[in-house]
Amino acid sequence: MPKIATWNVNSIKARLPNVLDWLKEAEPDVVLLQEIKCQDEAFPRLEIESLGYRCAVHGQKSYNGVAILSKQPLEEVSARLPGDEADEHARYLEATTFGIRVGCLYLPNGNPAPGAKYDYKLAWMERLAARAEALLAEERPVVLAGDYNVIPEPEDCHDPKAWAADALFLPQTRRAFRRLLWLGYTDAFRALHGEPHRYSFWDYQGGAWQADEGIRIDHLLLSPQAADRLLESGIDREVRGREKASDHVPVWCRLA
DNA sequence: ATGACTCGCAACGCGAGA
Repeated sequence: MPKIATWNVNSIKARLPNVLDWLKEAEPDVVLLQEIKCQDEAFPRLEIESLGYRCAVHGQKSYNGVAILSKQPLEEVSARLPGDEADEHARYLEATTFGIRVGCLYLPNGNPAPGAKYDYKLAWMERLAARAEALLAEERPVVLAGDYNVIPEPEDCHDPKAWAADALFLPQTRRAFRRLLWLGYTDAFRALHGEPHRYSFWDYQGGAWQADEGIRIDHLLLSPQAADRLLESGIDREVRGREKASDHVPVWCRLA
């Protein structure tokens, strides 16, 4: 019954004590990390391996960077999202573990919109949809999880009007996210939790955490073969209140 | 309200994040 989590840590170096504490408490079997913000050789492999995890790392200096941790071997490890050979951002990493194909993704923010950054976001989402569709054809359990930088619905934020013109909430962004759902993927958190205003990110600024003014932008999307096995899901909200917290918290699911 | 974030980098402020 593997527990699979995703967490944008906003620098693995700055977050290492928090990450190690949470790994010990939450005991996830598979962890997808985003924004590690370091090159492969700087990843704190030894500290994480000492807790029983294997690591696959696709790093980049200063920005982006993704990694997959697993208590079982990581096979068929593959970095980069197909569809644009010129894209140098380290935002995508896939591996097979626990018999599940997992994709760890850090979807571009896209602000300001409109503009080149928003165009990049939408193009990236097109590439992700193509990859997601190709994975469905394999008819095996797939978990595509990470920081999607998409607020799927108005109830996934505190004040929809404040987000109306933002790249995370524009109609085109939400349409591109819904396309993944229409392909046949299931939002693991939303499938089991109907309640509004459950967030995975709170800005560092303006007392957003204290006021609970957050957004839900970190998601685990499950292929039908994975969704059939969905037992529980959750958001480890309390992690946000800790010393030197990331602005994102872990989101997780457990599969039978 | 003389306030109001946190990273990495190589600054000795800036860009990026969301």
